Order: sequence, then C-alpha cells, then structure tokens
Amino acid sequence: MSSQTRTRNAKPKIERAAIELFITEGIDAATTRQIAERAGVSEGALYRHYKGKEELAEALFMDVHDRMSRLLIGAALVGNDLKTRVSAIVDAYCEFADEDWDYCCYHLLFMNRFLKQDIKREDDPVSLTEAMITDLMDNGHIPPGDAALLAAMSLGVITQTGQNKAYNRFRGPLSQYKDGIATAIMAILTTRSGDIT
Amino acid sequence: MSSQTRTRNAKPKIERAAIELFITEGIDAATTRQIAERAGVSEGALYRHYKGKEELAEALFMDVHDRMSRLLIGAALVGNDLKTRVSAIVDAYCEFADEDWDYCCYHLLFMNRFLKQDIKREDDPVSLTEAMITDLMDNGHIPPGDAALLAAMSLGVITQTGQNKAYNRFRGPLSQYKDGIATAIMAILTTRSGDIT
DNA sequence: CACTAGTGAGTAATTGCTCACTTGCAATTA
DNA sequence: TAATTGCAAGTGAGCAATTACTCACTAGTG
Repeated sequence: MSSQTRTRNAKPKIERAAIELFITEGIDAATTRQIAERAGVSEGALYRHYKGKEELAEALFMDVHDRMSRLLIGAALVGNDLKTRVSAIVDAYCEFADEDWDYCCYHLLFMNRFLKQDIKREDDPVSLTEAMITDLMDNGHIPPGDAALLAAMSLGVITQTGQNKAYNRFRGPLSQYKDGIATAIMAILTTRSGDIT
Repeated sequence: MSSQTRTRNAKPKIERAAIELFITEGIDAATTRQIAERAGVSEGALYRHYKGKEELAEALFMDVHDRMSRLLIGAALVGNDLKTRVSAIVDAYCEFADEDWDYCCYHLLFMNRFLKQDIKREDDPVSLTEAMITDLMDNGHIPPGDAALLAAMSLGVITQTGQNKAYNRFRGPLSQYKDGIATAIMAILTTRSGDIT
C-alpha cells in the first residue's frame, strides 16, 4: 500500500455503512467485515471508535432515540393547545423521517432490541408524550383519561405509519400523511368511551 | 444413557423453548444448544422437525401470523357496523394475547424480521383490515378516506399497546385496555380532517 | 421386525476482535 | 520556513471461540 493514500474520516463512513447493513441484513447478521467493506475502510478501524459491533449498534440507536426526545421537547414548546402541539410533533417527526430515512428506519426496526432494558427513563419519548398528555388534561384541552394508554396509542399511530413505509407498503415521503396522522391522534385524544354510539 | 427413558414429543417442547428464548435473547443470539437444553431434548431432535433454526423461527412466526388473520376474518363476520366489528377484533386480539402471551409477544417483536419480504399478501392482517375499512366506507358506516393509512393507524393502536406490555410499561392482562383501544380506533375511523377545530 | 423419533459427539465454517505495524497531520523547535 | 517528532487514526493477517448442522447409532412403538 505504498502510494495509496490511506482513508480519512472512517467514523462517519462506518456509521453510515453500519446503519444500511443493519437495516437490510439485521444487526446480528451483518458482519464487521461487510461493514468495513461497504465503508471502504479496514475492519480494525471500527475498533478505534467503538468497543465492538454491539456498542456501535447501540450508540447509533441511542443517538437517534435522543434526537427523537429533543424533537418532542422542541415541539412541545411551540404552543400549549392540542392542535398546535400534535401538529408540531407530527410535522417534526415526518420531516426527520424524510430527511434521513435510514436513521429513522433503524430506530423503528430496532426499538424492541434496545428499549427492552432501557425502561422508564424520565426523558424517553413515551414518558415525554405521557407527561404532555397529562398536561393537556390538567389544562382542560382534552378530557381526562389514562395518559399512559393514550400516549402509547398516539405514538402507535405514528410509528405504525412509519413501519408501513419500512415494509414498502407506503411509497414516497412520510409527510404526505401528516394531516391524516395528526387528525387521527387528535381524534384519539379528544374521544372517550361514551362519545361514540 | 442405558436405563434412562428417551424423551417423547420433542416437537412441542422445542417450539415452546424456542419461543421463550427468542423473546428474551433474540432469534440470532439464542443458540440451538440453549433451545435443546431448555426443551430437555437433544440438539439433533430439532432437525427431525425443522430444516434449521431459521426455518423453526419462521414457521413459528407464520403460525401466529396466520392465526391473527383467521382471528380477523372471524371477527369481521360478527356484524357489519363499525362498533360491532371494531369491538370484536379488539376483544379477539386481547383474548389471544392474554391466553398465550409468549406467542403474541413473539409476533409483535419479530414482525419486521419476517414481514419485510412477505409484502402484500391478499390475506395478511394489514390487507384484511384495509379491505374491511373499504367495506365500511362503501356502506356509509364511516366517512370516505385513505383506507390503507387508516388501516395502518388502527393496527398501530393495537400493536403499540401490546409493545408497551412487552416492554413492561403495562402490567397485567391486555384486556383491561380493550375499551380504550376500541374507542381510539373508532375515533380514528370516524374523524376526518375538517372535524377538529 | 420395521420404522419413526431421539441422541450427542464431532466438524467445518464463520466471525468478532487483537495487535504489531504504518500513515500523515499538527504542534514544536531551530 | 523547514525539519523533527509525537500521536491519533487506519491497516489487515491471523487467532480463538462459537455454533449450526451432520451422521452413525439407538430406543421403543405398533
């Protein structure tokens, strides 16, 4: 390798390659050799930046997960009524998804792998949503109800739409569905057991 | 192993052990030795009934997946109006979940692994739900709208509630939430963009 | 007695990771 | 400015460990 220039900036290349392979092959099935090859980097380079494959996968996931949390917190500050908040959150999620689908998709596909341990932090997306819903109820914007359940269902509307895009059932940008998603979430939050005949 | 009686009915023992390990360890991380040990059976027994570990995992998944489809079809026959159908489906799902949580949980956790290839069969749960929603719209039970999106979101409400139980955010039987879930789905299906101020 | 179902030690292949070595940037010195 | 040098970053052959699967054999049922 005499006159060949050595690769630079291996870290971002590795991360991008890893995300792509993790999505298509699965985290366990993707080998460190594959990742290195796709990144155009040697296998050893991976270990300069991460302790191992598992740590790489987890770091990538937590990076996205924390971005989601910040996105939620940011959207919550926009206003305090129902429609403003819900629209802000849905818009922000869709924008993130369309801007970097691979990272968003990775987050959707491997939630259960990394979230099984990491239960009930104060600042994870589910807890944040739950707190926001409690707040909306306290301020009389929505009728009282089980905030935890409402949070789970509301997030389910968003994530399941994303999953359908991941399975190629939906084509094109996620934003095209943002009105439908926001409407559905508002419907969930405002409707209670007696309201439907 | 002279006077030791040889194990009988290895197949169901293997399946149960596999499901349990797949849930806790993940499909790739669970080894054939672990499965055999937990089942109280030799490793070779697995290969009398399945071509390999992957085929075992897929067969188990498809078994549950098809049960879900039959469950949906059965519930659809109960009535033809909104409330009857939605309640029937939610009740059936909750009952299945509470009766055999391991199988239901396995289905929830590994959907994306096995459903990525298996896109758009005529009789998979998502397509069936979509068809049912189209039918409800045609008969004037719910306002017109994007049936595919509404199907995805409605199923999201159910699956996400299940996922939350899988992550131990929710304790106890899933049935305790069935009214809340049914109400949310009806709200989604009956509400359209202009309905909320 | 035939044949299905179960056994488990052995094998071949994979794969995550290590380590001695190399590169070339950036700070230090002359 | 040019030479020196320290060090973070990159290399890749090779190792040690794991593990899915095979196969010759066997138990026991009908």
